[in-house]
Amino acid sequence: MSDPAPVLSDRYDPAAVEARWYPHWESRGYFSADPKPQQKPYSIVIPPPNVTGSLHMGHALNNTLQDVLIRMKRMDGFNALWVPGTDHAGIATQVVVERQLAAEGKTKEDLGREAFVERVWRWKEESGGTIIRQLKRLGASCDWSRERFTMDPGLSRAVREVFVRLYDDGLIYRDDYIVNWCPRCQTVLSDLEVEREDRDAQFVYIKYGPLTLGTVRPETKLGDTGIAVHPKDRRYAKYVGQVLDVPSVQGTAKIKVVADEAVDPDFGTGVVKVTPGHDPVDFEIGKRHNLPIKTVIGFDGKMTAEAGKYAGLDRFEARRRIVEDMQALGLIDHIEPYRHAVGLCYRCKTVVEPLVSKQWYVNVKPLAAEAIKAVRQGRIKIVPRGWTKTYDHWMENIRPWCISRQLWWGHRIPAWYCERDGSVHVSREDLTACPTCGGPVRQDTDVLDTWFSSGLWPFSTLGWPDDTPELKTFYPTSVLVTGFDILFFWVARMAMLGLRFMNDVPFRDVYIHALVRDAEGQKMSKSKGNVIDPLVMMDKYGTDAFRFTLVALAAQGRDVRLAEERIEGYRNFANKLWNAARLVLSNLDGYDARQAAKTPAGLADRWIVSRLAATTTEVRTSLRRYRFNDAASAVYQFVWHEFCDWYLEIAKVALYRREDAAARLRAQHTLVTVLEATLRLLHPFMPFITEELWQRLPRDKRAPDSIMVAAYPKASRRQHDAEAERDMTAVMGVVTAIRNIRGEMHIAPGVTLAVTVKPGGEHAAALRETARLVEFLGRCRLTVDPRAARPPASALAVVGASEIYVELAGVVDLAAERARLEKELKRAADTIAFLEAKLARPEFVERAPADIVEKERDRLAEQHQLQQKLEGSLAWLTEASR
RNA sequence: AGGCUCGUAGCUCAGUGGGAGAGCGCCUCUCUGACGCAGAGGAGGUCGGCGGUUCGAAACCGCCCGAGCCUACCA
Repeated sequence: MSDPAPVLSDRYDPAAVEARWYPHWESRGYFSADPKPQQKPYSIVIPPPNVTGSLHMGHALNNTLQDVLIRMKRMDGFNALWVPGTDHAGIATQVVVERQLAAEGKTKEDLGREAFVERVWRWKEESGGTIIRQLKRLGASCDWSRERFTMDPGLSRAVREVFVRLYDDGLIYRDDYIVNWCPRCQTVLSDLEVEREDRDAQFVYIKYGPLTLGTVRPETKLGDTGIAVHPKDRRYAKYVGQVLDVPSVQGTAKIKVVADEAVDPDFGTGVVKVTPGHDPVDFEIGKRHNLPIKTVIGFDGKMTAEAGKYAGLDRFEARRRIVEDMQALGLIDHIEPYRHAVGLCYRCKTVVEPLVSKQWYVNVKPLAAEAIKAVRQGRIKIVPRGWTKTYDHWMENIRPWCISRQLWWGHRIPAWYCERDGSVHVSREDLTACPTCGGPVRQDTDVLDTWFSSGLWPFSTLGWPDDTPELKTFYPTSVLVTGFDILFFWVARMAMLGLRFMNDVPFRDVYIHALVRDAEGQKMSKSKGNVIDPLVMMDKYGTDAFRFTLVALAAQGRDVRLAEERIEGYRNFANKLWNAARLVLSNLDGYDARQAAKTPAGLADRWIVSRLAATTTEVRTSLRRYRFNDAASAVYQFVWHEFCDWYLEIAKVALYRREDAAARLRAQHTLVTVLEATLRLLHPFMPFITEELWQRLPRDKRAPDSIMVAAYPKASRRQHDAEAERDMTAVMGVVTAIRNIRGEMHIAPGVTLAVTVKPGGEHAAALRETARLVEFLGRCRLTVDPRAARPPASALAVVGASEIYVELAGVVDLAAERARLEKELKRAADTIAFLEAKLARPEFVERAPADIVEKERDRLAEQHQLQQKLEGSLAWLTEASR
């Protein structure tokens, strides 16, 4: 065991504590889990962060929630495995290294492919540890001995295996198709990688021979190979099938008119130019009508030789020039301002150019069908439920997945082309010669979409394609915790590929959490300058406070709005816990656990034990339902407002009065046992401070070496004590009433009041037992007497059936008491009026459930009683002040 | 265009059919022997609007207003 600091300071200092415990846990091997058939497994795979990235708020939230779950389950006796790792993040990483090269005045082509890839690996080695260190800083209890990287040899083997099998099954194919091309990144993008943004543009109405049509992309006019109208559009029916002579900037072109359902007759003029080479819709129309493809914009975003005199011009410059030229020729009817969605590269925000090229695709339709079924049958449970709809909708409308990328960093596509006979060979092993003719081969130059490898993550990290004990034990994983932004990119792909290759779902639950935003609800981004750096927050307020904040704000279906004041609030909470423990620890002299256990438990002891049991149940239930914020607030409420506000204050009475040794022992015992269990309950949320304090508490010799491997609290029925809860509620009510009178009457806290309680029925015993407590907590001398008469010049409070008289003679003027009573009386009268009106309506009495009606009647009776007592008091006061 | 989510105390948010809640902030008091990163007390809300279902609606349904997100080939 590491040595805790010798003395507890009066403020919790997170830095020293955090530095101490993580290495301890790690060196003891508490994070690692091995397949053990006799123990129930619980497993999570981490959503792998970008290997060269650093921790942001999204990671912090995501990993805190996972750590809460895995720590709780580990303590609860499960064989808990959390597999960590990182993702090679194709484009993102390549772009970073390209930028580094640019700073040196070089390009990746200068280096050549091999040297460039080597350079990326070097950068990965250099910066790859950052995010891992940061996760450790956060307290993440991952099994680091199982850390994986998507380009590890084992995972790369899984990638090839999947590729080959899908290819053999005819689900991977190569096709000429129109794709999203980023002219800056020089690669194709999947549909998901294209972002939409509304932009202002010109809607140019061009004369096409006898027709006029509108377009936002006049530069693609040079690639037009058709004109389309709706088949039912009477206005243009006569042109369908004709070949029109269309005068244009490059002389007159012959263009065929076709009829196609894709045309909306109500939009613009109802006539559309068809450019199959540069528009996805036009591409489909072209296919249906056998229109030729004419490519006038190249992969570099510049006009091609096909564009004649515009060749070499940037596509946007060409647009301006062509409009000018057409205007000069009188070919433009008019121009309207227009706002429409433009496709942008998700990485560099360059306007995506639709282009026709040959790419690799996965036909995911049949895989999606299985993935839909798995959710529908409940084999995968999505939490919160609402996301199921989004998942279904996307899966049902899924399109072929373009998986080739024109990058150098990633898994190279395992396909070889024979230079002699042109045959294509997909292979698990690298090929050096054509398997059919023995001729020379060259490998496809493209790499795979990064999500192709991360889609295998839940089983590739556990050793697939080998049949490992890890897979047998930990697959399917128990839960996947992730943000909704990668539901399609990642979750959906894992579901499809897991079902295909493991014949089982990759995870039983998917918990989808929200995005972290700033206090104004804005998405955090560097350009807005509103990012809150998790590392700065951890330094400033402590990791535990930071984690607790994230958990407390993680309500289902809500964005997490993070304001620094919240973290500060939970920093105070950590400090509160620290000081509570300080109080307990500094009053343990003479404590003997075995002796103490024999002393009788008082009302307050039974009460706090009962409350702890209720809190334990609530935390467990909330975590099971992924209601993280409910779990956090239950434990917060208990620690601060029950344990600290009440029990600690009560315990002081016994602690400081040494003459009653048994009472003191009992208080010590309750303090130690309740605090100890509370620390365990809190540990998954606040791992560091709980360990530090737990280590200092006296405990059994057989107890484990660390709180993180101690048992998670379970509430037993024995601990639940309804009677104690009821009686303590009455006692606390009396104390609060006395304090309330003191506050409202502005009586100095130092003044000891004379108080008489006339207890109502069942509270008499409890109030007598706790009389000394009430005196201490209410700063008063207390008389409990069922036949008490009201003392002269006293204030009255009513708690349930009990009456409380606070003597005011010489302490306060009676007018203030009259004002206070009148306020109370009005409140009672309002409630009575409301309840009487409710009970007066026959519909309510007849149709509402009997117990509800009963409850309202009881309430009314209670209020009537209160009213009577208050009125009596007021009359008495008037009499007394004469 | 379609879909989804959200409008509750000054701020951030819990609360899915029976007495309007929490944290922070605010006001008053307290230099009490765990903690001023504290303690005690208090003020503050026609639950976005309108209509409907119901004995009963912050909650369920419809419409409207406002904020946001996702999906989409209206050139």
